[in-house]
Amino acid sequence: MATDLLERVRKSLQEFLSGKGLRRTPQREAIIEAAFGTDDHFNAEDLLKRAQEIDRSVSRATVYRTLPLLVESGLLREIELGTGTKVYDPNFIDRPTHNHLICVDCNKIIEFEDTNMELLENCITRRLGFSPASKMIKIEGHCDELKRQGSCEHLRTREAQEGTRG
Amino acid sequence: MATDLLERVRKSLQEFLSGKGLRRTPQREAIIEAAFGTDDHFNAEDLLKRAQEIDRSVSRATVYRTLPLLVESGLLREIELGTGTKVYDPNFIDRPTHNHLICVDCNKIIEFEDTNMELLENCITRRLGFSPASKMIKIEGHCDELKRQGSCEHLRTREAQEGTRG
DNA sequence: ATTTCTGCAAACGATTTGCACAGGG
DNA sequence: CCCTGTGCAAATCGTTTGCAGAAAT
Repeated sequence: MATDLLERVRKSLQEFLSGKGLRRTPQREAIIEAAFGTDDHFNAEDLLKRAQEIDRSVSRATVYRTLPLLVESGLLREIELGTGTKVYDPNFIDRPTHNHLICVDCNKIIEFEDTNMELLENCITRRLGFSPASKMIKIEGHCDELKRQGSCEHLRTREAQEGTRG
Repeated sequence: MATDLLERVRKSLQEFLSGKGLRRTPQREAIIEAAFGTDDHFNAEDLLKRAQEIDRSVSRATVYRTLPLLVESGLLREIELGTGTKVYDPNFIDRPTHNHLICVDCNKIIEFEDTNMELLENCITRRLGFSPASKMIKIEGHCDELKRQGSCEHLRTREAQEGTRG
């Protein structure tokens, strides 16, 4: 499934690039492969690391220069999670209207869609004299899993990773 | 009305400060006066400028050190508008659950509340196994005023200000 | 008197940019 | 061949911090 997605992304990006007179390069290839290879959110540094695992020659500057292209092309979305760094979400290709529910305690992120909310937003927007363009909802809460059990899978995974990273 | 608000803020902040063993200083006074003197959103630099108009001695460092206190005390809220800098909203004291509707074209910001949306959010959150904590909704759209008339009041005000600032 | 606060300027971390060379079309 | 893309390192921008003196309580 991820491979299939990657194919669609490649095609779509290729159209975007050639439409703008821009070029396909191995570095950009590596970067999109890294960006759409998983459905995790990531920041520039994460992406650099992943892209370099695919192609050693990818530099930080190229990552920073490629990210805006991916956003402009509509393949990637910049989401505001309130962490210090810009975070990118590769999942808007499949679910263009999804929202984020975040656990304040373990930082688990759940993506969800809701038709009622879509509808309500549209109504509100029009009622206030606007034509809807895009919307973003971020809900913070406490996940039951953690509250009930004192720990949760996400938290453990996170802690394990922190240990690895140093 | 703004004066009344300012009084409430002072009192509330005073309680917060003394509760933490922190002190009331002229600089902090100037900063809260600047922060709650209007209902505009602002960033650190805006606030510095406004605070210095009240008390020349206010420094950038003090502004940056005071902002987190105001946020922690619940008087001020950091909102994510996707501009490069952190933006603060002084209007959550009066309307603790309000949301933002932003015009993509003129950057006008409309604050709104909606009980249905509140309710819906709560339902969704619980359904997904979370206890609600806080939420933030940002809707982007095109304002009719600008679309219909080719210009709008907000845009003109903005342009006038840009000219002033340099 | 004892802390907390302050301004200053240096440090910081994420992101951007100028440059000279590399390499796609 | 022309023009865009690249890596590198320096620059930038918002924000944070160490320090020595100032000032609340």
